Amino acid sequence: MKLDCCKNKKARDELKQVVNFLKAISEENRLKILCLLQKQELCVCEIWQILDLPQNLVSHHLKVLKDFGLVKYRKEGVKIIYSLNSKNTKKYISLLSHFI
Amino acid sequence: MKLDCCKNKKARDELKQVVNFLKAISEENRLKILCLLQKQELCVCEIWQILDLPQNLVSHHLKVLKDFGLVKYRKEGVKIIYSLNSKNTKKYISLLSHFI
DNA sequence: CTATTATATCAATATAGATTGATATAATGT
DNA sequence: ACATTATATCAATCTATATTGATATAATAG
Repeated sequence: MKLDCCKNKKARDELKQVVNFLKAISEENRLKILCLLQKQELCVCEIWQILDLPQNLVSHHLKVLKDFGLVKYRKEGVKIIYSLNSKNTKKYISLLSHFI
Repeated sequence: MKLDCCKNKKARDELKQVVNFLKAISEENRLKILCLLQKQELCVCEIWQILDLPQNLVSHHLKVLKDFGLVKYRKEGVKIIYSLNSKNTKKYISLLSHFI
């Protein structure tokens, strides 16, 4: 299925969605986080220790990923365990492949 | 094949490549250009007229895509005809899918 | 209740990247 | 040679976003 990316409204909206998805993942630290979570779920303090980044920075990047539905999380005591929302990442990759 | 994105050097380099690819395509106008070129080759003046953008802006975005090997071009008189380099786009999409 | 650990949020700053305006280059037609 | 058309480049500005530092919240242990 090829999309008429410029003329029809539905395709234009989808293109914008894809752009936002791409903006969310086109950042080195965020892509690393997603890559880590692909293999295992992790709490925030594990992520920032592995990536050697400030805690608040990782927290911020996780928020971006979370707001976009690319990661899920659950509480476990004080810890927040993050995991990949692979259903959504697959959805966006598939949508992307219609455009390029 | 799953990549160890943070520890091994080859995977880290590939992740950076993927990030640069994503930065190149995560811009609305550039993604539109790629989408247009998916269907047909076009000269610059056709692209800026279709997208209703200033000529120099389109030229600039094409340069980004060109530098990254995502589009090819050939001369035809005064006109420069651009087309999609689908070999490379496929390569990067495939590489991306290893990371997320 | 207090201290500690884990996480999130906010404001300030720094940086990257998109857009604009002006100008340069190059091919073609008269 | 001159005018026109198509494209590219450059510097300036504007805008979005990453990063940092300080602080808030929330759970748990003592």
